[in-house]
Amino acid sequence: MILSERDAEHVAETMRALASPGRLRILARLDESPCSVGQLESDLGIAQATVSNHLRILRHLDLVVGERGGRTVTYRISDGHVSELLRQAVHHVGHVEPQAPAV
Amino acid sequence: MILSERDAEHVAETMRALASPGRLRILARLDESPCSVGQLESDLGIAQATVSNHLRILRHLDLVVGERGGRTVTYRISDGHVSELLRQAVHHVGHVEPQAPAV
DNA sequence: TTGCAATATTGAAATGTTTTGATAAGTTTT
DNA sequence: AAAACTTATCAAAACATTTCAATATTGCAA
Repeated sequence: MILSERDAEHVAETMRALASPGRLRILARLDESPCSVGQLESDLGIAQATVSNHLRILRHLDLVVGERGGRTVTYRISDGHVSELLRQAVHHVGHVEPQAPAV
Repeated sequence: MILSERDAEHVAETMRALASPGRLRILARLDESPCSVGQLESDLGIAQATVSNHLRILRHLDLVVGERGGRTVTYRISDGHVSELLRQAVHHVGHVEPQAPAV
């Protein structure tokens, strides 16, 4: 597979979204179940503005989608493909306690 | 999947290696076939120091391995798992001309 | 050992990212 | 319409990355 400079930049842009601990944690949390910005804030202990900025980046790359319902906005992973990529990224590093540890 | 701050940092570190156009192009080139630093320099049109620095980062994350033979060092992708990850990253972005276009 | 070739490291400028307080904007309730 | 709540945007400080010229190191050859 040959990768032009232009294509490489495109791929790198998406990979950059996975290159931040905060965003990875947001994606992992959303992969469990969709939730609001406030929920992410309290679940992950990240400041609201930070969560919102991360979500903007993820949104622009179509990694998550948000839907407003009343005052809150519920975010979710945009499709199974993203879950796959996340799962493989985590799995690649390994030693990350994939499931429950053996009793 | 719950991701601790510590684990997330670990995964992000590896993803950061894929978040650079230069490194992606190096990985894609090496995925075709192993080659020397100089070969990468001329194939990709990236300065020697830059290639070498990228390789150091990839090496430290065990994404590539280099073996010295005489004056040159031949680098290659460390294992199939890395190829997988690369392939999926590129594929995720799509529209990147996965194979030969239909005649 | 002198010289030449290939790779690694260093240092520094340019650029990009992350984080959060402050504040704006959109929604519901009263 | 005002107050209360939730999310988005802005601005700026702190920090990290990228790139490459210059230089050091390593290996081979003469």
